[in-house]
Amino acid sequence: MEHSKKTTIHDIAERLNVTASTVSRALNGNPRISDNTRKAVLRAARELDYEPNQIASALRSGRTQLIGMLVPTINRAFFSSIIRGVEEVANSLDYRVIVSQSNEIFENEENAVKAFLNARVDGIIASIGKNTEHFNHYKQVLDRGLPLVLFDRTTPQLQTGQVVIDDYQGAYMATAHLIEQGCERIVHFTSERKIDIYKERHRGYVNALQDYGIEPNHSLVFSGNLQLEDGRAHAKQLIKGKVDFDAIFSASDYAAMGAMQVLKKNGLNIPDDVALVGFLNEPFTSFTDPPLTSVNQFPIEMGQTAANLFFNALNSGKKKIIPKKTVIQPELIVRASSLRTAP
Amino acid sequence: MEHSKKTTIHDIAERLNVTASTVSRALNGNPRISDNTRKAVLRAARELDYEPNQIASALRSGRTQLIGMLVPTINRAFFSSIIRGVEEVANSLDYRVIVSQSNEIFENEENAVKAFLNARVDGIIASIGKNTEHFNHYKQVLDRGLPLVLFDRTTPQLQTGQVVIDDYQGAYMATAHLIEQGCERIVHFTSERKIDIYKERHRGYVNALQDYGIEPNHSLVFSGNLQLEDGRAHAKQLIKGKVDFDAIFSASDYAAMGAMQVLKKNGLNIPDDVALVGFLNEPFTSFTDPPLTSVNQFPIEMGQTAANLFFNALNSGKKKIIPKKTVIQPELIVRASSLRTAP
DNA sequence: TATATTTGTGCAATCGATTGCATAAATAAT
DNA sequence: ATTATTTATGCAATCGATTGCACAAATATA
Repeated sequence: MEHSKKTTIHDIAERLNVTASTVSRALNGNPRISDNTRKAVLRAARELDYEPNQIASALRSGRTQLIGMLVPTINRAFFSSIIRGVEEVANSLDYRVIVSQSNEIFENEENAVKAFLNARVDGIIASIGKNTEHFNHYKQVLDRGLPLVLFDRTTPQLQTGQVVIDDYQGAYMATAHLIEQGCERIVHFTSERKIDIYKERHRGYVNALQDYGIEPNHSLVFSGNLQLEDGRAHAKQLIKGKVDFDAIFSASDYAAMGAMQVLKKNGLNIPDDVALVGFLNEPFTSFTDPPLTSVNQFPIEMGQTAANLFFNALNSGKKKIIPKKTVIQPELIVRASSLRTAP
Repeated sequence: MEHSKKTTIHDIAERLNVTASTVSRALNGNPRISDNTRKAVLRAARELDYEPNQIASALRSGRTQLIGMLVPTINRAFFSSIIRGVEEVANSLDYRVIVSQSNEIFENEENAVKAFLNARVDGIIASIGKNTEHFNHYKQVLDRGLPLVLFDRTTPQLQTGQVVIDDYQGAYMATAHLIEQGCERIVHFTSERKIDIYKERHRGYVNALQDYGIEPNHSLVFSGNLQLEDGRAHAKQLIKGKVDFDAIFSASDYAAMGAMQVLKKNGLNIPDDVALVGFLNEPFTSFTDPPLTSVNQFPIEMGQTAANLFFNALNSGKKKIIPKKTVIQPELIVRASSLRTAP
């Protein structure tokens, strides 16, 4: 069975003996159209099962109602939650989200941005790859006058909207919490990556120690990739080296988890022998034994915020607005891994 | 600083003293174009920084290079991994993926499909919402001759490509594994939902028992929503009711996790007192204590398979092909929660 | 050499909606 | 009763690429 051709504004126009212009205007709520015509158009549209062709509209108007969204990895809880947040806001405003991932590979990132531009998206929301050091592809976006919002992984090299969390504050809260639980020799797991976030977390850790009158000890800071295996390795080193420590603040939940495994295996009690705090509030943190204290970054809210920034920029039109940087305050979620029963 | 207007095929045509048709054909690799012209066009395109306008192309050709992808929840590991799989295949073929979520709400599902059609996607890959009982929105997709591929949550009411995992087989393997570990009184957590998957898992559980000569016991089957709290509730009931059982096969990792928490709190050893197997291989399963045995559904591969089915359908053009149903074989990932040290 | 075929381009319509400008009709102002 | 202003609609170009058909030139065939 052949499916009948789609109805266009011309079909509606013909039926009502008006022109396509009138139909277009009526459908778009142009005030120059009389009430009668508008009603007639709307009725005819319904009767003929009219569905606007957004492609045609996009070609003429230059607006596709599409947002290009670029993340390093789609299937990581943090990023998929951000996508979710963006999608919610975008959909409510009748925008769609095209999702691509870079897998932390610079070339993929460039290609994705180029593909977005070819698809004529109305703008881009992106998180920069770990290894990205050049930003020409993003500059092209800005040069075309398209809104660009960066989240989580950003760079001062681009004058554009940004959404980040206060890594410093999150780390500070985590460290302060450990100190208040009575810990004094607090190990920190960090990374040497060029991204600011780890530097900030380290800074928060150091400052909290100082504010509480504890001298930061360089030998308690371990640098690695912050994966599960790194955490395990650090923990083994701590034990083998008979290091005197009573807590770990890890810049990543995975590394914290690795440490937890090794510490438990070595008969250490968590939190009483070693209190543990991670970062990112990965979904698994509530299922470990004991559940892992962590820092919530509110990824869904982050996505919503990024989308709102995006639409602000979009609606501000050509007039250059000062790019806004929104800093989200993280929350320390205290679970059993750091909650000592008695001081 | 104003940004210069984008170059079009007309600009290239003008510079080379040919027509836009020729340029278009040269760029699209049409064999009717001479080698010289083609090279000249490609060089000019590069020099002028030409980027094709996919919108214009889409309007004329009817192909947008867009896939609409609908999932119940973007930020769940299973679904985000499937999105990832689809994205990988699609991107390699120069297609983009628009992602929407239904949040299991029928109206959202309808709207998302309608939005996809308005955006003139070339086809749709979707997972049906839990509460969906009518499929007219999907039938419209098929009526327009667009490829539609359903994954995980499907329905026999639609004659179209489908990708599912063999839930029966997964459940059978899980149950058989428990029996081989010496378990004889195996509890099953299931759901009354209308979706087939839980029925299939239950069937696999029953058949495995029978094949090993164990009489299925109705009183060992618990039905609920399969969330963490449900698992906890079931476990409490088991203990309070002094039910005699030595294993649990849960149709969901979350419920298994809930049970694990309660059982451990009651001093039961896992796996020696109670062996545990979940389903879905959620990321957290390797971080529980003990790590939770589960059934891997290969979500990334599932996404890739769905995308491949999609492109097969797309390339088959108008000629109706028999809709293909692909069944992915799951894998039992044995972890400590079900691995008894000695028989 | 005359005819048939192939090769390479051009012409012009088309996809469907939007929009600046023009204009007729209706209403208001003088 | 005139002129000025609104109101409602039409006209036609446009967005940028694609594509069926036509056709001249080049090459092959008889």
